Amino acid sequence: MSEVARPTLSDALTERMLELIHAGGHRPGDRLPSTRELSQRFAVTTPTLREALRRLEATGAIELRHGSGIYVGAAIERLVLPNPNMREMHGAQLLELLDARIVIEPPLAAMAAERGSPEELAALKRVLADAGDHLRGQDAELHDANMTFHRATARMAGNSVLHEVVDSLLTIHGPEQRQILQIFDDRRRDYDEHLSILEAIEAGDAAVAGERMRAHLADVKTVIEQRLHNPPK
Amino acid sequence: MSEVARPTLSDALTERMLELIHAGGHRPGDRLPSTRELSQRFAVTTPTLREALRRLEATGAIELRHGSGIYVGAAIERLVLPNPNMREMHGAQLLELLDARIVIEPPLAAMAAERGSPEELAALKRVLADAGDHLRGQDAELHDANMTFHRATARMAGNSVLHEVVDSLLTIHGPEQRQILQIFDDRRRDYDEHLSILEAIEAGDAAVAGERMRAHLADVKTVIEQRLHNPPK
DNA sequence: GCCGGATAAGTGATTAGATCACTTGATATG
DNA sequence: CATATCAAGTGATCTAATCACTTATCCGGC
Repeated sequence: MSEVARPTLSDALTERMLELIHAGGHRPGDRLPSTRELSQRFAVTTPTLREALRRLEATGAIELRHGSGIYVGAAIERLVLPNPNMREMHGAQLLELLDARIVIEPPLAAMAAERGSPEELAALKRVLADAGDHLRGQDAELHDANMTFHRATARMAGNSVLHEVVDSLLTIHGPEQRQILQIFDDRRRDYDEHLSILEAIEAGDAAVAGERMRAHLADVKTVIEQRLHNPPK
Repeated sequence: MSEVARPTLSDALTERMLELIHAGGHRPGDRLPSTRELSQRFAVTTPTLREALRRLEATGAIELRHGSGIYVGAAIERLVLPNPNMREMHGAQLLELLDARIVIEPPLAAMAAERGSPEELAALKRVLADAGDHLRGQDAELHDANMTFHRATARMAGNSVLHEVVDSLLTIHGPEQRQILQIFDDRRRDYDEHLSILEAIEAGDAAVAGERMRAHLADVKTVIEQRLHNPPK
């Protein structure tokens, strides 16, 4: 039941394409081989190759220009292979991501405390209550619930641009951080810290809400840093 | 030269799929019609349809399960249509964008002052010198040069995630804000303020650099606010 | 009656080669 | 010298069939 779906040919192709880009030392803007050559090199047909290309395009790894060629995209820098050896790189990028969140989310928590409507506050409470129900449940569900708290806080701040930014950070980088966070992170502590943030927001204390959010993310970062250098088990 | 690439069939398909999901009131986990039915309904062939599906899969909008079906993904909640009518950015949205930049960019300027390398500093100076050359040139060129200063500062901060965020804010929302900023903004003052930010970064004074960036963006916002309520001309 | 393995229908995954549409740089033209 | 034309290269799409996987059903054995 918990079997992971067998990787499909297109899955493997996507990885091999990333390998090709990285191993080839290609930088954003570089032009890659044509679809015809790629399909020959990987011994697949054009439509199959194109499925992999479209996925890479959707993540910003490459860019397809009709009549011109396939070019390396700007996002290639942070796309890594789900290769076990790459875990260190994952870790480093995860720390960068956390730094980014430490810059953005605390002000959002403060804004939420100032401007949040009663409805949004109620929604935030519901999210946290839901997370509480999963405290001893499946890891994945609790992790999702915890992430939802951050999204809800961002929404509550009332700036759609920043909300979108946070949302994309949690989503696009989600799969990568998930596997690390799920292993290392202390979800019980997360829950408690989320609760204290909620209290500050409910009290309308912007300064405290912002500081607690900052401390919370700093906590997560510290744990990850320590565990990366000193793996458990 | 500034022509936007004509939307490809697959582009349109991706949007029509999103429309289908939204209009159908589908929720995450719902099952969608089969590939055969979808390709018939949209009057495209299987490979073409699958390219669109792979893109949606990459963004988390849908999930493809071999032998089972196509299911709505959790990310569908935040995916909206790039409605052409929405392209027009209103003043209010521009102000929201500026608020977002006020949250993100000052810390980046501070980080740049702390961690920036001599090479990056030199690059920043070059950007500003280039902007100086255009001070009495074409509006568009000067505006671009000024925007480049913000990008370069973000890069100098050394966090690729945040750099990308700023880059996308300036790019994605670029065309819309451009027409407003070009009309209202005082580019000479922009240049001077950029110069003072550069000085703080060069001096390695993080606090001052951050504060000057904040003040700079606040200035821009104030001007826009006033002009929006009291249009010139 | 109930449980577990064969089974068949439904569905996604992939194949093959050809043709259309677009970009770009070379060439020809004024 | 500049502009217009063109051809080669490249991505986009089509066509129709076959393979691989999932799921629910059904049937036989217990």
